[in-house]
Parts: sequence; structure tokens; C-alpha cells
Amino acid sequence: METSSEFEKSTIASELIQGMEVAKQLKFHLTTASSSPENLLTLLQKILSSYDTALLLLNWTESSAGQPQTLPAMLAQLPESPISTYESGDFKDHHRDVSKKRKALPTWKDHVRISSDNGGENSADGYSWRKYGQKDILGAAHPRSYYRCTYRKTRSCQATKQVQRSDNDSAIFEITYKGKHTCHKAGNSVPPAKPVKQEQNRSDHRPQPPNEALINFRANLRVKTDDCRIHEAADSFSFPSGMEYNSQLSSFSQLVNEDLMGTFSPSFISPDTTGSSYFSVSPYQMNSFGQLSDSDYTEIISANTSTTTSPILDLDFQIDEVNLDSNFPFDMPGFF
DNA sequence: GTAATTTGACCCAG
DNA sequence: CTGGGTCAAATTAC
Repeated sequence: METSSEFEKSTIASELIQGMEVAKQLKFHLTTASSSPENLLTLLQKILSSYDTALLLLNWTESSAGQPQTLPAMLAQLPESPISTYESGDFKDHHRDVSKKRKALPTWKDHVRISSDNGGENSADGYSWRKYGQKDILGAAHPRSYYRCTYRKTRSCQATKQVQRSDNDSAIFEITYKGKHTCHKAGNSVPPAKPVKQEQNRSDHRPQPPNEALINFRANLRVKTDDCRIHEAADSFSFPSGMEYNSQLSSFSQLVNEDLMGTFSPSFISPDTTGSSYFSVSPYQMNSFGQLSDSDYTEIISANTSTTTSPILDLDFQIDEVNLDSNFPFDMPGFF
């Protein structure tokens, strides 16, 4: 844990700084209305990617005691992208295009780590799913499960998800969501959040309510396309000095995504009380920025795979080596 | 009894 | 043709 700590810290800090810089860019563009929605979207995605990557690194740092793998080795395994954006097939059947199967519904991914001691409860995403299939996937150690919204028939909700246990780390489930939930919208109320038996979810305890910081954070996090308020969210964003960064950041990513999607999920807080869950989402399901065509989704999602390491937009900023010592102030009030 | 899950068959894009 | 995704009958759970 000590040997590569400097590398870890600088890598994490770099990601966070990158996120900060891009947030500044975004703020600038928003306040000056000088950029197209697509560009703003890309900037936002970069921010999320940076946080996701940092989060991944933090997760690794936290659990590295039992991991023989070095961080550089782990990063090398990632197909040159933050965890938030790679498609599951990248690990195994990299050549296959997974984003264009049949119905080209908006697709995004979560990566959920379960803790070993909680009976596997996780991924209580507030929706009710019904399993409709399971397949052994070529080259994958574990079968893939297929779920659709319970209210597919009654409310014509087309949302589906695929759940597959990671080969490398069986505590991680890769969840691919397809399509937006329309069930709760149609019913003008929140989704029922009924307990669902799932491959990785065998208990039905509701997660404890989000802590105050998170509530506060969430309340402040309103990203609207018609109201340049993302800086407000940024201004209010600071890390608590405690250890909650996992759920905080997870929720950050998730919340931004949901706000953009206009698909509010009442309690998609990491139910994993150990904080070892993380979510990472590609926020390309929103309608607010104008309807993206199916091909747009595909393009964005695939382009997405290299957001952090090879930016898809030419951004004329440099990452300054600001305050990059080993004591990076996560709880610095003026983080943004 | 209904609802959810399992699982082999079928569909279809590549 | 192959493999991933879906269907639907059978089975299991509640």
C-alpha cells in the first residue's frame, strides 16, 4: 500500500483535477452560452469520467490490501478508459459491437461491487425487475442475466437490464441498462422500489436513508439545461472529510445522470453500507439536450470509451499542477 | 391462486 | 453459421 501510494495519489488527484478543470470549462460555457449542448454534454461526461476513474482508484486503494495486483497493472487491464465507460464486451469479446443489438435503445452501464459480508445486497436501484432470461456468454466465467421492468406490460415500460458478474472480480457486477423507465412517470409517482430477487440481490432490506450530507448534496445538485446552474452544484460540492466518498461520488455520478435523464429514481443510493459499491453511468439518456438518434447514442457511447485518456473534444486547457502534493485537500471548501 | 424464475428453444444481427 | 437476446412453457415461490 505504501509502495505505489505516490502513484495512486497523483493519479487520483490528476483525475480529480481534470474533473475540476472540465467543470470550470463547463461553467464557463454555461455562463457565456458559448457552446452547443453537445459540447456541454461532452464536458459533463468528462467530469463524470474523471470522478469515476478517481473513484475506481480510491476503491482500489481501499481494498488493495488483499489484492496482489498493482494499480498500474489494474489500470492496464482497463481498455484505455475509465471504468464508467467501457463496454462489458471489452474484456472478452472486444471486437463485438454490443451497442447496436436489435433495438437501439439508449444504453448505459453500472458497475456494482458487492461486499462479501452483506449477503450480496446491492443494486437496489429502486425499480422492479423481472428476470426473463439467462445466457452463458462465450468466454465469460459467469452467465448473463436478463431483466425487464415488471411493468413492461401494464405500463409499457421498455426498460431492461443485463447483469453479469465480472470475470476478474466476482464481487463486481456489470449492469447494462437499456431504455428508460417510463413506468413511474406514467403513474406520476415514484417507482415502487419493491424488493426484487436477483442474482446479486437475495435480501430485501431497504438501504438506510442517505446521510444528511448526501441529501444536502443531492438537493443542491440540479443540473438543468434551461438554467445554467451547474456551477451551483459545483460550488456546493465538497468532500466530507470522512470516508463517504464512495457513496458520495457514486451518487454524484448517478444523480447527475438521472437529472439529465429526467428519470428520477427516489433512492438510488448505494445500499451497500460498506460503501464498496460504485456506479458509473454514461449520461446519454437525457432528452433535455434534444433527442439523440440511435446512431448518436452509439457513436457517443463508443467514443465514450476513451473520454479521459484521449479526449474526444479538443479542449484547450492544460491540467495545471495545482496543489498537487500528497495531501490533496478533498474537503477543501473551494474545491471547484 | 398468482407472480416470479428457470431454462431450452427460437430469433436474428453480424 | 454463431452467439447474444428473447420467448414461453414448466417449475418454483409466495
